[in-house]
Amino acid sequence: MENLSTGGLVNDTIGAISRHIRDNLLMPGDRLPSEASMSKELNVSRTVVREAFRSLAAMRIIDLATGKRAAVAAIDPAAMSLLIEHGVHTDQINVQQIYDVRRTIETRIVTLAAIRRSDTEATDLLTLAQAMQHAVGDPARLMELDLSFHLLLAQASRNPVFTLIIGAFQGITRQTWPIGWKSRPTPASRELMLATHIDIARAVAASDPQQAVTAMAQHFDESVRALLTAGLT
Amino acid sequence: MENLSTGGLVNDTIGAISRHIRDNLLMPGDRLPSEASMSKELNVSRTVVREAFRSLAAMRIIDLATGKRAAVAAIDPAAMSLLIEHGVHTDQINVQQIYDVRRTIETRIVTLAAIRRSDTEATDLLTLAQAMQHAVGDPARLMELDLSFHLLLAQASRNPVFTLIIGAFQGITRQTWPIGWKSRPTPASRELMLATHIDIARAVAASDPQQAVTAMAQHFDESVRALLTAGLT
DNA sequence: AATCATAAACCTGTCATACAGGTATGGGAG
DNA sequence: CTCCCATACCTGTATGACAGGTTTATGATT
Repeated sequence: MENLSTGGLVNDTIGAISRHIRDNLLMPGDRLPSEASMSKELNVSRTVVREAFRSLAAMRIIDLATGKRAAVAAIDPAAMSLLIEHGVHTDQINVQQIYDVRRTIETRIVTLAAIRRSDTEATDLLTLAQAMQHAVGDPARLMELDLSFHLLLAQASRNPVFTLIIGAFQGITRQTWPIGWKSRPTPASRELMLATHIDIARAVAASDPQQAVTAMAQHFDESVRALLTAGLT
Repeated sequence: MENLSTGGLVNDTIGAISRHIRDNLLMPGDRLPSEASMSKELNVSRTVVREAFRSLAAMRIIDLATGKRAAVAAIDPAAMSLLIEHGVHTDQINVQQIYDVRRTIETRIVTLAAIRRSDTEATDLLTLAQAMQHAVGDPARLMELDLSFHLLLAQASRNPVFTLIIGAFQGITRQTWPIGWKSRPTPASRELMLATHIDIARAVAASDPQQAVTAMAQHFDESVRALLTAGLT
């Protein structure tokens, strides 16, 4: 009787769980019924409920943990990050296209950040940019600082969708960043890269959106040039 | 001590499958080993392999079908769409924030589309914009035409990441579009909304990026005004 | 009465097995 | 050489079992 949906009990169950979250206005952290009770309520086997839970967990819509009941999850770019990586590895997306999107988005982000950033964010951005200068001999650490810098900038924009998208690009960036770094072999070229981060942080700290946009544009001009030098398609 | 991975056989198996796709350079449409053979090769039960497959299918990294073997999937916004819907329903994202992201992205999209669109795309966009005028009495159809218009525009940008993101917003847009439509009760306000689409299509057809950006800006000014009128937070 | 340890109840993770039904493949009939 | 069908293969779902991890209730101790 209840077999009116698309195809497959698992998909129906995914829908039932999603509806349960919406209808009960569950918020992140709230817990869901156990597998057994869902199984009984929906008249499907625990196998089906488990596969439905796993599917939602893969999209980071719920969190699973052994022994505990499933919980509604906070927004998390991990799922989208895997999607992007898959697109790149299967030649459906190339790195230049990602940089075009990043440039578009981060130009907006930096404008909003310059307007909305908290004082803490302003100083943290500067601290990160300075830490990058000290980490010039440790590429792995430098990369993580770079990623943190851009993520913090996104958070300062006060728009979680920007944060989500920037976070989604970090997985593939971890795989391509070293290539860009190698194509900046001279101290001068590396200094330039580090200086642009300082400029961005200063402009945001000064609440100067226009200067921030200019600095961000220079950052992307420099980055894309480095990637092209490396022949990264 | 031998549990050096993240946690759980399923996650390990997801990793193994992803690696298999990458290492063998599988492209969309290529098929994966059967559940049974994977189960044997990785020394885990079929249950675990199935849950791993389901997880990847939830992210639209692979396609599943009964009887057939799993296949590598083409990029698809469905997973990201559910993620966004979840964020909105759990009050982690609001509709205005999505509109800010859309405006940022679609401004860039329309610039690229004006430069890169094929002739077919140019005429299809115009056809869609005109069909919208004829569908003014049928909101459901009008909405679908609107969504198709923006998706086609994204495709014309020749950057699949833009297409992915725009596609990801369509799920939640289907739920909020009627609210915006109701806040345009007068024929004049509705005409304005339809006219902006014509303007965008014409500018893209004319390969005039600046005019296209202007028209898109008007479109978003008008849309956001409509949403604010409706009190959509 | 409040606290804390501990046992019981509950829950998830994984495995093995079984069977229904969809898909593909090879071999025989024409 | 083509077409059809039996058969082997594969996925979808159900059931039962057991090993751990977590929560709750119990009961002893302070």
